[in-house]
Amino acid sequence: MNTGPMNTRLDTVFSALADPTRRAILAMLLEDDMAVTDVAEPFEMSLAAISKHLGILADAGLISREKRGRVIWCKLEPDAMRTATVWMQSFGQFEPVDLDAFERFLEGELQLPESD
Amino acid sequence: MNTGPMNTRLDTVFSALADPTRRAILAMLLEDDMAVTDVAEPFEMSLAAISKHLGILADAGLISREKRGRVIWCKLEPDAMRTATVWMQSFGQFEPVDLDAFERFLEGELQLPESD
DNA sequence: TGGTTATTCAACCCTTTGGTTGACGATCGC
DNA sequence: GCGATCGTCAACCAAAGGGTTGAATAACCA
Repeated sequence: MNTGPMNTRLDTVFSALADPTRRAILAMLLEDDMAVTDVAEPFEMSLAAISKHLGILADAGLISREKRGRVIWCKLEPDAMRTATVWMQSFGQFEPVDLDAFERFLEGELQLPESD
Repeated sequence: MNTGPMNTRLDTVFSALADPTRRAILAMLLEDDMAVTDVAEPFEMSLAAISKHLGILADAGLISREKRGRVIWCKLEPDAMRTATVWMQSFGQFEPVDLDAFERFLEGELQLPESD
């Protein structure tokens, strides 16, 4: 089997996206850059666990981390999703996005932890 | 944490896509519907393993299977990717797709097993 | 200097995943 | 009916994944 570097990239991106905690983190970072501690705050799990999740997201290229002083700032890197999105788009001509449905979707199902 | 039905769906779709064997299967089915045995043929793994992969793809809604006689035909169901694609598209304004780059990508990195 | 805050590391645990093999049920051709 | 073929099921295994806790590192503050 051919598994080139791009396959590796798709592996890491898709498996990073497969976890709901990590998707919630990405949704939070969509709003603004955040420190690790602040990312962790709404979740009912240890800081170490969140740190691991951030490592996985960073390995996938979905976020970057920059240390300023004590604080590590996490930043969304939307380009990494592009490869995966393009790959997926080969599987069908998607109708133009229904923005109303998407808004309902974001508000109903993908809301951030604190909005429960 | 809120993990609604859509989150579950994203879980299953993204984790189905995270495996290179399953992505290769999807690429094969992009060409045409296929019997399970024919799907398995190019891979260096058991039929049972491929059968499991097909089950995972079917659970994610990415393919459907229809039994006709002895043979089970597998069919791509591109709609299931739509939810995931829409979710991903919230993470950036993607530039219009570069079709040349995409073609190189498909030919170089995501080729089917037998094209090696 | 010493204490607090921010983050990671290391070791561990349990569950899930991706593979194997061998047996089994269904269906075809003869 | 009989033997070959199609596909799944069940049991098993090693590796990876997601979580924990406690110690370590680094930077700020006083």
